[in-house]
Amino acid sequence: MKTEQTNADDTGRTLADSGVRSTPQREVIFQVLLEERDHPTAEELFNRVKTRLPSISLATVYNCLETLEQCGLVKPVNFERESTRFCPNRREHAHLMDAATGKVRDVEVPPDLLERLKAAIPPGFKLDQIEINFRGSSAATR
Amino acid sequence: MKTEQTNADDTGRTLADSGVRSTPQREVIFQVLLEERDHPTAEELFNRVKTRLPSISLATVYNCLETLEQCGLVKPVNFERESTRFCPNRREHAHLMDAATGKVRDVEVPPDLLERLKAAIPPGFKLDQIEINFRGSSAATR
DNA sequence: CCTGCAACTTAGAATAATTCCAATTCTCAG
DNA sequence: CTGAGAATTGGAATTATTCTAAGTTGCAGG
Repeated sequence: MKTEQTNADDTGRTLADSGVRSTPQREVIFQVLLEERDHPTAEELFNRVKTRLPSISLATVYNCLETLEQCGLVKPVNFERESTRFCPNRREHAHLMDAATGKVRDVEVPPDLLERLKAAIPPGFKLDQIEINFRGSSAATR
Repeated sequence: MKTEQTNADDTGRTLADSGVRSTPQREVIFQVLLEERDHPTAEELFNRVKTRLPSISLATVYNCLETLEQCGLVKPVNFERESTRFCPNRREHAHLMDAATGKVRDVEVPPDLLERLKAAIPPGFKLDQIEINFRGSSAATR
């Protein structure tokens, strides 16, 4: 049972299937994103990737992320106006930011709930995307 | 049946109750927000408010919006990294951006759905806030 | 194998939204 | 009235992201 891509070896194929080149930069960025599932920002990703590709530039990180987004491999996550974070989890899910730590984690949402929610949009609209963001505080160290 | 504040005359009281002064700038901004429920950005609001308070500055608009936010009179609405929009609807609700026009509208969500959704956050977290954003295309002029 | 061209990467400049700052101006409690 | 704290203002500063122009890369076709 493997509904989600977690293997970087597949990345090349996925990129090719989307009609874009599979470059070292793109592969490493995606790899790094898969390795630490903590929803890093472009800047954080940049720092992590630099250890493997010392000459990479921040602009490339942004470029590659956009490409990966277009291929459907990566999803941007926005909380308020903070830097965009990036998530390689392709399943439809919500996000929770821990107000205390600022860390973001995935939250699974029951499919039937998602369906009902989608049904809430006014008639005459075709849903393109849904985004669900929670903010919460980890209820005490007690 | 009036569960929602739509009357600017109440603003002064609400502000005072929150321990902040009721200034012309704050009142006009809130008033303008109530008049046109199209989720304007700070800049748009600035332009509208200028017709009534010609000497107002953009910084004041930001300041006042923050104050109104703290009083719970206004909620910020963010889609991706676009400019923050502002919403005077205090009921818990979702937002829908029409991909074609860029316009944002409110979407009511059945309370039981909201409850179930809130129940999805992991144990040990106290929910502070939930944000639900749809993006959709008005399905054709046909 | 070579070549050429389009795709990709890069560094740094540019942009856009928002916040900061320091100097007035207001307001109201005493 | 008056003075102190609160609010407003204009402009500078900040920050995340995008743009630009120049250099590299890699692959399709010869």
